[in-house]
Amino acid sequence: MDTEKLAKLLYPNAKTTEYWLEKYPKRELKKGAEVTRLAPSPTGYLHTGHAYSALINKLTAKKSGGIFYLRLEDTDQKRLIDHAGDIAYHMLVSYDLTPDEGYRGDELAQIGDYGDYIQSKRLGIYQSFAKSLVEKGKAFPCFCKKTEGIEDVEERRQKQLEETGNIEEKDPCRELTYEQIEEKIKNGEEFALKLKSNGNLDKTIVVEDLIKGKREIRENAKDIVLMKSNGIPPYAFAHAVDDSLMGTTIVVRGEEWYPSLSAHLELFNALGFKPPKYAHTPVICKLDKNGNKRKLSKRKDPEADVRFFIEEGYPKVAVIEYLLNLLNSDFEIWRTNNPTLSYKEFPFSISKIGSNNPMFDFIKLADISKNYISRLSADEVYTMLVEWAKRFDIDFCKILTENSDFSKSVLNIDRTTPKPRKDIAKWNEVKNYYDYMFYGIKNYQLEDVDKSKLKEAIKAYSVVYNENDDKQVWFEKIKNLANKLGYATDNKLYKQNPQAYKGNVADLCTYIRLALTGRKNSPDIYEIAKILGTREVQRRFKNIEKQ
RNA sequence: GCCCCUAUGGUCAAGCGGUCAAGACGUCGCCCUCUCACGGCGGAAUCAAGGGUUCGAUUCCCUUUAGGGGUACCA
Repeated sequence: MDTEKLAKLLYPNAKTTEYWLEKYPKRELKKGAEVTRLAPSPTGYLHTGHAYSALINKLTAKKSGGIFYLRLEDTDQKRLIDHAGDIAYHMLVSYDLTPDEGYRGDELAQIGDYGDYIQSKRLGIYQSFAKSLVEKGKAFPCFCKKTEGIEDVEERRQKQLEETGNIEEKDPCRELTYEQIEEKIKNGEEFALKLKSNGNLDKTIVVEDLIKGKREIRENAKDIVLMKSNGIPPYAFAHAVDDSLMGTTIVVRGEEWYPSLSAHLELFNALGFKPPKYAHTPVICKLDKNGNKRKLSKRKDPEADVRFFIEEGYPKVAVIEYLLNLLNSDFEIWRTNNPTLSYKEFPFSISKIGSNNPMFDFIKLADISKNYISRLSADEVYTMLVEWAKRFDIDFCKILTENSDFSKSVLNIDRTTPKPRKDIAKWNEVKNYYDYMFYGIKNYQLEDVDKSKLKEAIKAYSVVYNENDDKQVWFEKIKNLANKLGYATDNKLYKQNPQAYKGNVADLCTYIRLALTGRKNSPDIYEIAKILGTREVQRRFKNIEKQ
């Protein structure tokens, strides 16, 4: 068959590939610089897995002095959602994973010389390369309808699968003559363009995956679709064309793509492009109700959407560090040794990524987050907290900002010590944790508390309390009071003979804490009392009488 | 069905032919302590099963099992 003639028939208006190759010359980058990309399909949110990939991409690009760009893969018309690309971009920004190039939340705001970075805007490019493949005899039109007649693709494939158990597929439309094709085109029939695979399932090729290492995989033998009948390419073709033209050097993608790697490689080959390096990453999973591991799912798992972490108030760095910990497990050792450095300084490496699908662990996340927050200053905590509250808890935000000095001093309790407390893992816990500072005491945790002892102790203590006492004096007074009321001031003595006392100083402190906070658990009560001020302290002491 | 990937404690995991099988989270105990926490110390807990190869297998090979993924004109 005259393939050039066929190409003209199929794509009469397509530009030459040379045109595009000239328009998008090879990137001039220093040696070793890697170009990476995140290429989500805009479905209205950013998957936690995307953040995970974005982190790999960004760190890899940064480390090598390269570029990380964002491309929108909006080739599935059925799944298009308005402004989904904006959301994806802004989520990346909010996690400090901002791309250097590409789509930036708005069609007009793209930067970079290799655009358009939205696939639906690149149809002309795909046509040119599709045409070139037809010219080279490496692609053919297929007129089969997915939904009708004996040529029903699915049906045929199903049958073939049952009969031969093989995925090899020499498409019948390969045999169409030029005349037949011309006829169908004249009749206005739509066609899909397919790859004329010359692969052999019995042969293998060796590939080197950056994570999986050297592997032998079977050749592709499927005549995969290059252009859908609506004129839009599916993933594989868009991937091959775009990543070649845009100069991607490393493609980071989920492991679910690994089985189609041989098809993609054949495509690059047919196109005459050198394929990029690949890194097929593990997929973040979780344990479902039946005890089975499964991929994080948008529908079932709120944590599949990175917005979840923002709403809950996990600091973005904590989330990133958790992900980083999943990626390179030596990160946490590095973190303990370098408590003050940014995670960006960590010697990240793709090759250190394990190949197991990790299970998402909220407890570990909380631990990382608590540690992170404990390292922050009160001002930093205040700023982040307010930023969160502004969006998710307006009332609390008002209280915080109207009393900013007070708020900061509350947040500063036990923070400047060498071993700061680790009570807070996410911002939505703060209000509840410090409610007695911001809202007064709603109810007292008085189970297992001897109320008469409590009242006696507080009554006596209210007399001696003086807010001007320094901490030494403050505690001396408590000890004196303990002696006076019959509480032990020596823990060892108390333990030896508990019956001899009403309790020990610890109990006395618990009473004071209860009076001040309503709780048995709180940060340093000396500080709390100071911040509250004498009037409020005395008021709270008085309030105990009523309990 | 067929193909691919994976398999170390409850979780994340080091390990890459000879280790008393790191470390972290969680858990338990003790200590410190004005409670809780923080911190310190210690304990329990892992090589999926069965075959090979080898002087020697957690490590290499095979089988089984389990889990994940793919098998779309979805990505």
